[in-house]
Amino acid sequence: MEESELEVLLETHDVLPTPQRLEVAQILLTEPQHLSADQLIDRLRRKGSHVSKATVYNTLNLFSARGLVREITVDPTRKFYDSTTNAHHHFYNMDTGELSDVPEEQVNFMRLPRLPAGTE
Amino acid sequence: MEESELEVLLETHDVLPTPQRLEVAQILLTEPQHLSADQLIDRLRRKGSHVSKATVYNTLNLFSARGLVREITVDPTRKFYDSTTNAHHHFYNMDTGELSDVPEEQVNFMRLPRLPAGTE
DNA sequence: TTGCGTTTTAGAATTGGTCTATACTCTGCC
DNA sequence: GGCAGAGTATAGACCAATTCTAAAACGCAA
Repeated sequence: MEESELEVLLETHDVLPTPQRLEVAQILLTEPQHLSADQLIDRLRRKGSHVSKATVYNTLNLFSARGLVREITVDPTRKFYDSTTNAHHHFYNMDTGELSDVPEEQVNFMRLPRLPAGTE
Repeated sequence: MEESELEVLLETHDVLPTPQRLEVAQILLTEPQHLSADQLIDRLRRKGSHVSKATVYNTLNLFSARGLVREITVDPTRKFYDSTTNAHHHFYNMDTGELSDVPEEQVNFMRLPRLPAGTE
C-alpha cells in the first residue's frame, strides 16, 4: 500500500499520521495479519527502523482504540493485533502458537444465547 | 465436597493428593467456578492456609495438565482456571472482568468451518 | 535409621506491557 | 526569525503475573 493511502487511512480514523505511526501502519495494515508487539518491533528493526518500544505500544493501543486494528487474546503471554477489524473467527494452533482466520461464511449459528442483564 | 471424595478425584486423575493440593482442590473443585491464581491464593489465605504461591501455580498447572481444570485466556493480564472441564462457552464482561458460563444447549451451530490441514 | 524420589518453599528472575519525565516537532502568532 | 504550547517520541524505570532455582521437608521402603 502506498504511503499516501496509509495517511488517508489514518486520518479517516482520527489518527495524526506521524512518521513512526506510518512505519507501523506500513507493516501492520497493508495486509491481513496477526502480529504481537514483539513481532512488529522485530520487523521494524529488520527494516532498519528505530521506532522505540514505547512508541510501538502507544501506537498499537491508539490504533486499537480508533478501530484500525483489533486486539486478540488467545495466548496468555501476549496480545496479538489483527489488521482485519470486521467480525470474524480464528483458529489458534496451540502447538505452534499460530493464529489463522476463519472466513465468516463458514460459521453459522442456529441458536445464540441470551445475554446477561445489562450487557450487549 | 468431602476430603475423601476429593482424594479419590485427584487419584483418578493421577494426581497424588498432598495436603496442599487438597486445600486447592477444596476451593476450586467443589463447585463450578472461574478463579485466577490470585483469587485462589486470597481464598486460601482467608481460610488461614499457608500454601505458597509457587505451590499454587504448580498445582494449577498440574491440575490443568491432568484435566481436572481448564485454563481460560480472556484477560491478557492473567489466566483463569475453570472447574467445569467439559466443552462449554463463556461470557466475558469486559468492564467488570467477570466470567460466566453459557449453558451448552443455548448455542447451536448450523455450520462449522473445516479445520486447517493437520489439526483437530 | 538411612537413602531417595517427590513436593514444597521463599525469593530471585523473567517477561510483556505501562508509566514517567524529558526531549523533540510542528503550528500559529508576534 | 523567535517563541509558546500542544501533541508525540523516547529511554529507561517500573509493575504484576508467572516461572525458575536451589534448598529444605516429606514419605516411604529397605
